[in-house]
Amino acid sequence: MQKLTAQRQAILDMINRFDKHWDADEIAYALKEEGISIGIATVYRGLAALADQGLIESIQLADKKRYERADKSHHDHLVCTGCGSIEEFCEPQIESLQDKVAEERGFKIEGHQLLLFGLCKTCKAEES
Amino acid sequence: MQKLTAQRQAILDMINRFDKHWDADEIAYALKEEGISIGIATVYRGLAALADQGLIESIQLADKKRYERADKSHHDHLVCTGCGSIEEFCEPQIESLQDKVAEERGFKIEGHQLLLFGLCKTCKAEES
DNA sequence: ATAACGAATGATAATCACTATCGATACAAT
DNA sequence: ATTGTATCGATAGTGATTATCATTCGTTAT
Repeated sequence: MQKLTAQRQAILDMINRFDKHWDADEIAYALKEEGISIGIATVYRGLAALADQGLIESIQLADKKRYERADKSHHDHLVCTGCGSIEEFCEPQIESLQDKVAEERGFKIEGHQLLLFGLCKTCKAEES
Repeated sequence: MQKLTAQRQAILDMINRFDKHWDADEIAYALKEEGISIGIATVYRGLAALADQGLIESIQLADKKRYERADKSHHDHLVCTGCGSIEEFCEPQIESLQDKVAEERGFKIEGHQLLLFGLCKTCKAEES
């Protein structure tokens, strides 16, 4: 049984306080800035436990896992290959098409991940 | 300028011969089985070069990159969390919805990846 | 209270996929 | 033949994540 310890509470608070996509190092650094020092292994375990309990959400990028608040409706992500920023979008029609595809094949969906890669508005404008 | 060397040709042949999703180690092992021994770094570089030239395609899973034939129409993937098998599907409507979302936000799409995780037909049946 | 048990912590070693380095080699153009 | 560019292969390095393990925390049973 998973416990919501002081360390995990601190991680959760940090993620809930800012609307961004955190990796483990960023969490550890941000906590240290506030005088809360947590071992990096504990940060990894804490993030996994919190995601397990549905208190935060995760997206798996190619190089690392990032975590965000869970108190939002489901959404997918636009990842800018220029500046690394991550935007969110919600498109229920895509979800229902996914369900349709899965059903046609007898596949039981447990989860999905849709990433759109490209240039965000700002980076697109900066292109010559 | 990229060259299609003997090593890269061997990798390409192997991928074209079987309809599956290969990782670098699998390629190296399969080639060794046929008496063709290639350094693992060369396999990684070869796969990257071939994908770069559009001769093969890649999908990025959480843990590793996998490569497949490129002589098929565009498709996305169903990844079975039970047996690790990978199915493919094609849903043009999802693609056009993605384009719509991107356009609405001034985002210039360079690529995308849609993974559906869950249980394939076989693994679903095996569940009690 | 306190003993006992399960879970978490934190420092650090280990793992794993992948990339960088570098001397050697292949091949094409001069 | 010489020069140049790209590749090769062995191996060291990288970076994110996980495993190990002795210690500590919290809770429950005595």
